[in-house]
Amino acid sequence: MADEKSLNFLEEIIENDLKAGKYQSISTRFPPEPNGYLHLGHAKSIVLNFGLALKYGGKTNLRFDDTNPVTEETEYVESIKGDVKWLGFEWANEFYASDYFDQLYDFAVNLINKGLAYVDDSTSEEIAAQKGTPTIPGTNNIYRNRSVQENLQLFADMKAGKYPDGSKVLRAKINMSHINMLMRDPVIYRIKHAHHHRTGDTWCVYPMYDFAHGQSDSIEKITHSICTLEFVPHRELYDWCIENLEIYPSKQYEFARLNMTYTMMSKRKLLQLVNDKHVNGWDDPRMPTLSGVRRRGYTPEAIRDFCDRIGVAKRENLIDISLLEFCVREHLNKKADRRMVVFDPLKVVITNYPEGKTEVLSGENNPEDHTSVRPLPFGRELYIEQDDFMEVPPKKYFRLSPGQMVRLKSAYIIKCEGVVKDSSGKVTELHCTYIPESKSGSDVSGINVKGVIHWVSIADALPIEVRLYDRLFVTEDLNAIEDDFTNHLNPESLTVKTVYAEPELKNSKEGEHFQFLRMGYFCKDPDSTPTNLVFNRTATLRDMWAKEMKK
RNA sequence: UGUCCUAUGGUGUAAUGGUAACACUGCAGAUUUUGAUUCUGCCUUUCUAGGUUCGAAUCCUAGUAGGACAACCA
Repeated sequence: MADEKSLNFLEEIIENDLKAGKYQSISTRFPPEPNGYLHLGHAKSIVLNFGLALKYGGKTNLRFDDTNPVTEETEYVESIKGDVKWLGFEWANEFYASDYFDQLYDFAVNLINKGLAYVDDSTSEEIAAQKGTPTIPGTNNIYRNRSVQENLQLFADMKAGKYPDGSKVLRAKINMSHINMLMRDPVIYRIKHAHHHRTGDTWCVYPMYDFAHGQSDSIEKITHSICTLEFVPHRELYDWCIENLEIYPSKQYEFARLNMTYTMMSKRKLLQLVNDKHVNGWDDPRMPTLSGVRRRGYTPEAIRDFCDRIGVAKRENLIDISLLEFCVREHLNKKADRRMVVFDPLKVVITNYPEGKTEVLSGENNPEDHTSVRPLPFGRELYIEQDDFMEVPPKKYFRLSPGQMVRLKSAYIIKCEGVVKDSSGKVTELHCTYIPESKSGSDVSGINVKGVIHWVSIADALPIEVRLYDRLFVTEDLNAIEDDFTNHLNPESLTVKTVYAEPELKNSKEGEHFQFLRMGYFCKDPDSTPTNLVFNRTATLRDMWAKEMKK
């Protein structure tokens, strides 16, 4: 009980706030914009926001930041809700920034009345030019001096739809020579005659992020508004709005976003991969989207564990994707049932096994649980993996070779007695003998063999489709590249094969996880039909022998 | 030639002025009816220079490096 885990900087802030009596309880929010699918970077934010509230007895809202009707769609709303639930979290309230459009509009009017906002007729180019640069102050324009009365009328007319898109904006009146560019009279409302996924055609003026996010936090009485580092410069404006509107003072805190090796984490670029058909949709198992990794076979437990392990801090990071793989293997090792599937078949005939005889052996579903078993049909003709036989074996090879013995997993020890080749010299068939006393579970043969291989009975083999995934990109750090990121796609990120499975796999369910013995973790894909079962490779197993062979 | 953020093994994250540690990766070994799992061991660390202090990864100053900031995006 006393294992005191050290606190991350946000937990420290919260504990101090709580200790100081600043809050009775905390509230956080997860604020996605419904313009794309959630990815692992969002998972970090979700686990953080919901995790903090859970840990300190607070609540977390799901709030869609839907202030830009042009890019936002209901399809995304639904996928986001599904992903958050799948990850295992429940939000206290489902809110939308668009729920607050009336209040936000009133806030803007309030600012105008205080002389803190004005309508600007400049084009976006003019506004950009007047803004100056980080080292050169901006300049005031003539619109800045409009009267409160005029601004009120103009803003009302904007709302009433009297002006076309882009012709006018509402700006906060702060300071055009402010050292922080975001404080140089930021645009807070713009005209968009666009259909909104929730408010329809009610509005033609929409608030900007900086005039919506903090106010939404405030309306919901969010105590700790946690976002990523690129919003650090926005904090000053966030606080300015709250102060001048005299509303509940939510506080913004920033952490470093997740970057992962060989992984693209930009929503915009993921959208491009989908649109340009580099992948088969948002839920392609090669995608770092939550729908993608779910289909790939990653479990919510593994992803939450991953998010816990990567920690939270303010420095840029590049997480090794092998940590994610470690997390998923660790969970699936405990959870997944074992099955035997031969990928590259080599026929084996057991010459001393009576023709026509069959028997049903028993295989453990998981080595950590001896009580759960499955039936395993055995016969005279089997498939084994081509890699599990070598006519001329290297040192330390302890699989099958002429005259050598191996154990067929959950079955018998066999000995290779003969090799059949075709005209080109390729090995097409092995003749082996089996040792009847070596039956798994009741072995009285006294023989010890080092090698254990998987197999399937040819008569019972079930052809299935496997989709073998490799990393989508060949470049480790995609943030560091200068050229088009699609140049870095891995052309071999997907390999499809038909392989031979033990018949028990017929009884599998969609989304069910398995370990195909010695081959990796797999998950049944929704593309499966009764006659064509499809399995996605979630992750390979660690393979010391493959490493040995590379040397 | 500005402001802000950041700097600890290969990668992450701790150490909250008092012996630099944990995980992943990598390497080596033990066990194993999965060359899996499990177990053991090893490699490798405080950006630089000053200062404060009995004592600095930690505080201060300067430098260096990386990142962010000039969307009617979020």
